[in-house]
Amino acid sequence: MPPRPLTSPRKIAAQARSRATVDALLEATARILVSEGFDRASTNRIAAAAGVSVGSLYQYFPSKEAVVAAVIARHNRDLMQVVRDVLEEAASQPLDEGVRKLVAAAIEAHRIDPTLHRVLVEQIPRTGALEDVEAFNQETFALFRAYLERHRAELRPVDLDLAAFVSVTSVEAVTHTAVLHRPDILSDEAVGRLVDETTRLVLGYLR
Amino acid sequence: MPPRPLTSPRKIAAQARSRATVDALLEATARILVSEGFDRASTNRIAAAAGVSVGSLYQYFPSKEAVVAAVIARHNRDLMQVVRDVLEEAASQPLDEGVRKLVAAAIEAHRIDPTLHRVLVEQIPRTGALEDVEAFNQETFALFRAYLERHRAELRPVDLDLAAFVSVTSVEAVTHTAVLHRPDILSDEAVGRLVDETTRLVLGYLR
DNA sequence: GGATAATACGAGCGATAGCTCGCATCGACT
DNA sequence: AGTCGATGCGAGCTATCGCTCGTATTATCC
Repeated sequence: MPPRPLTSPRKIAAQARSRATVDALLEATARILVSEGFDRASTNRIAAAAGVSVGSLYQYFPSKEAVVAAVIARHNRDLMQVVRDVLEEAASQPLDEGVRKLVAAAIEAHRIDPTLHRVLVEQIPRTGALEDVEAFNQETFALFRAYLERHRAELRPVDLDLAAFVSVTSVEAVTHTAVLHRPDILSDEAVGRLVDETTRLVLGYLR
Repeated sequence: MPPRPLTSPRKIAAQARSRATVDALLEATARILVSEGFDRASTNRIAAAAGVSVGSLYQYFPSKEAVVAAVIARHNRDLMQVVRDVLEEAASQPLDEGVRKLVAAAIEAHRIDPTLHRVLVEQIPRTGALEDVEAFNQETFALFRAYLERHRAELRPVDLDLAAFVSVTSVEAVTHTAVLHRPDILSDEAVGRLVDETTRLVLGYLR
């Protein structure tokens, strides 16, 4: 197999018809990844599920990995938007309220499409999407660091970089793990306690 | 392909010769996973790298997944041993010292073979090893919960289950992420600060 | 040394994967 | 209506994969 491991689209969809094709492909890919798993998600199957031929798939994506990478990118965009919105809203609020909002948002973001999220997380390493995801993390990290900077007066003296790393990583992990492995914690009554605890974790650490 | 997704070994190695074969296979699998990745780690390649024939591989493992699962299991045993040792040692020590030891141990455990660790973590979902890993997490969780129970007097009133979940998940994530994505934080001078911060995170939360 | 069980071998089978390419159809513009 | 690029099609090529099985080699025991 000659080296063509590109991840970027082969061409951009110009007309409405082709945009619909690409959308159908991404939609179908997400569906199949969830219902069949990565290994059974062959390009032929994806194309068939999208009501499209393999040939068309390869008009817009240079490889199977590229298709999955596109799905991941779209999902990431959705998640990131949630984070950005909340951080903007929280920017002017005091530390305890802001952190609480953030924690709640993290859970909310993970709830967008948990099953897809799980599959995507598992398959990220196989696709060229690792850098994308890393960039996503970097942005979250930077946004939260900026938030901390703005509220420095309310913190104990800290290394902002390290504090942001520890905070973001912890919140991400707790919410992520809860959503993926502990649905019991996320029942409508229990989720409040999880938010309380995670907020306390971060606040107790920061001040 | 008829359904035979077993993960347990096909037969146990009786003679020294065959035990050597199995060892060579596991060793080679680890090497290839690290250097080539899961997709290029075909059974033929693994066998060749082990200086053994595919036929021999299938004498001891019913499938490729089973080989990888065995590598994961071995790695998990190593990690778990570290955790158990430290928790035993920490059991009788006060909270702040005990937690600190645990955090240090978590970093130490992740350092056993980071590159292999990373690949294995990435490939766990594809193998039948998910339950094994879940069991591993459950044990860590239970051990730490027991530790908390023993030191309940030093804690604020907490739901032990929830507190153990939040603590273990956070420490795991911070150390894991640091080892895999932030080698800068783990330089010999910086690692102390990471331990300090993570310890503070957990202690501030627990009391 | 001969018999038997354990272990090792590796050519090759069947299946499926990713992907190409020559051709058909559609749609925007004149 | 006619042109031509954009889009869509899908049979089928090549590569590789996981895995089997008949055979060869080695160890063990009498």
